[in-house]
Amino acid sequence: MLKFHNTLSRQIEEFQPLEGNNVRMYMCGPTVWNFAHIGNFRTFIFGDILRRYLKFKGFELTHVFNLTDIDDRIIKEAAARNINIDEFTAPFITAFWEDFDALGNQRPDITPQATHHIAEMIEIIEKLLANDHAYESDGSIYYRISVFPEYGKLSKINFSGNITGGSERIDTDKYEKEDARDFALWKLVGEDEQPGWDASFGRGRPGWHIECSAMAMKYLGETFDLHAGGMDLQFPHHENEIAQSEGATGKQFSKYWIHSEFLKIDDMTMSKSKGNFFTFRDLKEQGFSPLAMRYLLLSVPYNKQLNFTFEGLHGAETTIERLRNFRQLVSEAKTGEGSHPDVEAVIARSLEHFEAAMDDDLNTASALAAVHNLVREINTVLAAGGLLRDNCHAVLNAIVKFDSVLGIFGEVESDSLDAEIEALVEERQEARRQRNFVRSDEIRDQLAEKGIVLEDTKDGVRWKKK
RNA sequence: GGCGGCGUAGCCAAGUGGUAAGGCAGAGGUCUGCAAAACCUUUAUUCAUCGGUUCAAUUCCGAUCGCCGCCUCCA
Repeated sequence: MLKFHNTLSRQIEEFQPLEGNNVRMYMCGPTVWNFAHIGNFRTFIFGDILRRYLKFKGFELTHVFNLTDIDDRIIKEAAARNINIDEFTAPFITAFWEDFDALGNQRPDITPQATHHIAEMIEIIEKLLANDHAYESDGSIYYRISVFPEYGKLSKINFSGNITGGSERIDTDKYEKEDARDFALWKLVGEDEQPGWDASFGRGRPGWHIECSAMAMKYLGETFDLHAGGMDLQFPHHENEIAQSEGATGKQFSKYWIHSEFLKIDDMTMSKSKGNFFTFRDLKEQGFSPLAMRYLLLSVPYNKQLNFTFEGLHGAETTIERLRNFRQLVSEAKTGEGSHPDVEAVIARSLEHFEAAMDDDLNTASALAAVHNLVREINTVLAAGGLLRDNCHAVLNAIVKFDSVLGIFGEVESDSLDAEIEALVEERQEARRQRNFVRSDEIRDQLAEKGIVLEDTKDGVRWKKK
């Protein structure tokens, strides 16, 4: 039974789709104003795990993942370069998907961009204006929080307790708002100013929050199952999405909300303002493999802060190597016919442990323990030469199952398993041959003194006594 | 000030009211024969501190200390 922590209720809840076996899920993607850093990717990998596990559980999934390709930073950077925002964001969008793919993520089903959905946003704003949930002030349109009493139900935020009491936001805002909490749906833009779009309520550009409401409802309907994103989006972004969407439709927006925790570096939040961030590209240039990064980022459950260290990344590198070797050893094993019930039991136990861990609010740390336990126990059987043919197949099938959720063994498709494994074995053997050459001349010299000569062959090293 | 989270071996980290998963690093070992590589074994009488509840607490309650986050653009 699959259970998630639902931010709305702050409780672990059994997951039950709204409609039969179909799951509709929305996740907030990146703002494409720069290369995404690994903190961003922690969240996106979490989204990928969520996606894969829902499929693992047999749900039919529609997964929407947006790209925010318009916001103040983008406009500013584009203006500074004297290009339009599409020209500015295009290379970052390309780069984002390259990184996303390299980290072993499956592409979501629909990946809308904000600037392609302006009409849908305008439509929602018109509805909000019509039913009094929004108002115009100095040409911009604001959301009227006072008519949405449920405001705050997601983040449980208490406005009276704010440090500033909101006064800072009023003072720094050049527009007149009825209430300090009210937020912009549509920002006034001058006639010849770019980017801007014409709407019945005036020329302007969308506020940040309206984008996600528009794209989510367009592709998933007014009510859908699951909305995911990073912790930091809980307030105000997600709170505002709820206000806009439910204010416009009068229906519940998303049934479940899931938020992933931050990645820290040296116990500090990784952020661009602190300058302590690494992009995927930074780490790749340092020689770390994407798979190791993926492993590290998913090895801590999504709802716990993860402290990034290079020691951890090196460890992850070693670990995924061990997993790869394991698969190779199993697929190469010279086996007798048949199946050993004890081994069957080991595999069954591991699969059971894995699924129970993932069912329990996607506890990837515990799920990985299930994988490692299988590896260790089967390795022991292998070392004793006792792995029978049917057991080999069962182990390989278990790996495919694990990997359909985790994606850390590398790409394997179950229907083309044999070919994949064959290719992989070939590749691994080649790598092993390369490594088996004795590199140290010093050792060769020492051995030569003892009358031993080493000879490199295509299978590794042979030795001869003179 | 309001709200929330965390503190488990050198490091990362799971977990439960009945006495501690897993990974990395370290140590030992196996593979005829140096080094690699691979594999195996091993590593916390103890879960920040102090009280309380209980037959029994790392797990529940309270206090203390330390760390982090949100409340402002941020995955």
